[in-house]
Amino acid sequence: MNGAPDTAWAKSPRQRSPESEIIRYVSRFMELSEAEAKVILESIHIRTFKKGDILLREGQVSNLCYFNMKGCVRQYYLIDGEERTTNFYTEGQPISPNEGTFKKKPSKFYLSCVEDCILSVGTPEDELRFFQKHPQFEMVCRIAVEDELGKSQHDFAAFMLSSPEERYMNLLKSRPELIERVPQYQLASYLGIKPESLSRIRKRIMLR
Amino acid sequence: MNGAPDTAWAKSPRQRSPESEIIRYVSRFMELSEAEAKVILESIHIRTFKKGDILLREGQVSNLCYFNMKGCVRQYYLIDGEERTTNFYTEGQPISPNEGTFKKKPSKFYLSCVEDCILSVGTPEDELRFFQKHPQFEMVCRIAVEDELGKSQHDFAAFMLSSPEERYMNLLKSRPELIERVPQYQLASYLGIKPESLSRIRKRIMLR
DNA sequence: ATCACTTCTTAACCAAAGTCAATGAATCGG
DNA sequence: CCGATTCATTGACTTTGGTTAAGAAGTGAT
Repeated sequence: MNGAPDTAWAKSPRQRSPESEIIRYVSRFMELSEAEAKVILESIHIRTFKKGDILLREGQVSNLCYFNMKGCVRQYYLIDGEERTTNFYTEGQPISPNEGTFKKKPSKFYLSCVEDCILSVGTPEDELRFFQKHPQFEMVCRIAVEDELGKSQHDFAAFMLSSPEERYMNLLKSRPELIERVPQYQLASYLGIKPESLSRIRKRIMLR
Repeated sequence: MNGAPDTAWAKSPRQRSPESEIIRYVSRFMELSEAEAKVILESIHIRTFKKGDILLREGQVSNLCYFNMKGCVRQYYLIDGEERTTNFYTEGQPISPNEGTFKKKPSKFYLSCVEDCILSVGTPEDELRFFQKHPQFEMVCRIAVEDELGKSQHDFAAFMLSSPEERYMNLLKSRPELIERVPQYQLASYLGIKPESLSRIRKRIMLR
């Protein structure tokens, strides 16, 4: 990891600097001046986590917001003693521990680190202070959330509309690195099937 | 429909006045004064649609935003000539024709009215003007979108984590009126199954 | 190097949804 | 009121994933 800020946008996610991820993200929604980039990086709180660390447990009430700068965070539900994975958050993805209720409710799911992670962590107070000081970001944030909402709806539709085998093929296309980074039994549950079935699907595909 | 504004919050969705839906919605996120409620109702554009009207077609680029004040709108994809339903929007639900890309792209899905509808329709320009004139709503809107995002993620997880039969039971609990309002072959596709399978599931349930 | 543990694969059997086809039931237009 | 069309149900058969159980391959610790 070199010391100079990394602006080499062409690099793969694993090679980019953690800081550049958040700047890249905001830049998708607005022209960002050097000064503004600096403001953002000075405002965020960065924390590191170890593989296996749990960010959020079932039943816990949290109003934190995360942004993944490096590593991989898994979201899962514990149902009849079985972990059912519903999402993987990798570099450049925001993570919200809130499941839709405006009033904070106890979480129904877990968030845990699949790898060592570097995350930016924000409280509602951080957020409020930041928007009051830099009101131009309030709209950007709204638009970013709208974008996340659209993505979530897209992913939902893609899941509904495809078979487990198609879902595996789609994942292979859209996030090939994920398949390397994550154990297969977690992938299986993310695809909505059992590990045995994923094995069979992989075999079926190989034979063609 | 009586002339006076309807504030009877205990009424069922089908009985409430269309206007009250949007006020109810905003009130979930902030204390709303009489004056503010008036401002909102004066700012929105209301349009009526007939059963079968199509709000959005595949391939069409739209940047409109809808809010359902009365009726039922169905979202579906056309795959191999088959309509695959991914959502039903009823009274009190916002509808965004944008599938996650910040830059507007041609839609992959359709939006069509299952019933006669009364919708509020907003353009980005409407929105911008409204927020400039009434900046206190910018944050409310962001929070509302965050809430929608959470809901979408919740629904996604609920779908992933349950079998078709469980999904039908959940729907029966969470939106029983929908089952009356919508033809079964559309419900089936919304549950991710074929109409024949929904028939069998209903039969299975009856026999217990 | 060995043992324990986790992960992945394979196989046999079961349950549930898909497919195809036929028949009722309900709805709509004339 | 009738015929046409659409929608819902049922049955026979296929396909796919779940279940259970076993073993192989990889990983880590002592």
